[in-house]
Amino acid sequence: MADLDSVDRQLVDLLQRQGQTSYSDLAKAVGLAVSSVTERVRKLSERGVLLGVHGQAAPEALGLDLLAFVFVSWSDPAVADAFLTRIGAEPAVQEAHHVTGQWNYLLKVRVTTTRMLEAFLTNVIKGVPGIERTETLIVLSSAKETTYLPVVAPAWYG
Amino acid sequence: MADLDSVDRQLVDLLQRQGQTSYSDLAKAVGLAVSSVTERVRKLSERGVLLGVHGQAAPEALGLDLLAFVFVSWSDPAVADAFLTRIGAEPAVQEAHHVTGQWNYLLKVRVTTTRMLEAFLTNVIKGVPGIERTETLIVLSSAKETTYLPVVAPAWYG
DNA sequence: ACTGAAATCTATTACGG
DNA sequence: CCGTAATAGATTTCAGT
Repeated sequence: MADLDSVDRQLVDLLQRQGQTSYSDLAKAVGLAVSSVTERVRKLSERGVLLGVHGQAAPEALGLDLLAFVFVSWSDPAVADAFLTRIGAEPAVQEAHHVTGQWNYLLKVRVTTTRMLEAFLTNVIKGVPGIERTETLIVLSSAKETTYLPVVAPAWYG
Repeated sequence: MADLDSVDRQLVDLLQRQGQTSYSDLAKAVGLAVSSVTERVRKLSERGVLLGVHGQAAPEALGLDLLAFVFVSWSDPAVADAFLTRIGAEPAVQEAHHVTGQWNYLLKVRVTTTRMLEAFLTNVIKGVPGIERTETLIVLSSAKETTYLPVVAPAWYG
């Protein structure tokens, strides 16, 4: 964990919210000169605190109306490599997490329709030899979906 | 679903990967004039295809070393409102999805430690009257984690 | 580390074609 | 959709504090 002072945290906060905020706006917000802010942001990137800036697109605008979480399991440990290579190359898979519990992996998957979800499960997941079980949860609605990371501790955690 | 031609899709693709790509670079990439690209990007924002641009921060750099998925259930339908208001205000909760299956909601939660996760479950989740059950899956590692949305159909989906 | 100012580059707007 | 031009604003660099 990098140690970040309060100015650094403010910058990370602001840039997470508005990735294209100008250096002059950042400077005003944190009360430093533009050149100081430039160097801090550069160092935050260098240190790996800031990883990049990304445009956010609307899934529905791209026809991606179906979000699903897919649990996947196998028993042969050799399956892991092939599985990760396969899903790593698959843009429909946004996330793949190794999780505790009865399943090996949890995937976050975006597709257009249930028909495409079926094709994903058949052609991609079951296309990996050794995959034994899957369980799919369909997302009916997303009340919250953000990539923002808190930069300060919450009130409920002393 | 907005209908996007191939240039629009290219722009959405590029901006998702590199949110601060200059208009002149975008213009080179898609083979149009800068002024054309400017207007296309403006329209994509207007139409709600592009929703914004966000800096991406490294969770570990902010001390957020623990990622968890928390399933939550209640039986009284009146609980939903209070629950969503509470977790909407909570930066530790990155996502909240209404899902099919035996649970009402699936949360994606980022905290620093197991102690903080315990505080979250005790003070935030169980602090909402009517919440009956929770189940927490700890993420051991994330093989993939992206917000990129595919702009073209995959090979396995004809 | 932060400052301020100069030089360079980029975004934006508007126009005629 | 193109190309240009003009303005304003942003980025980068650097000598100085």
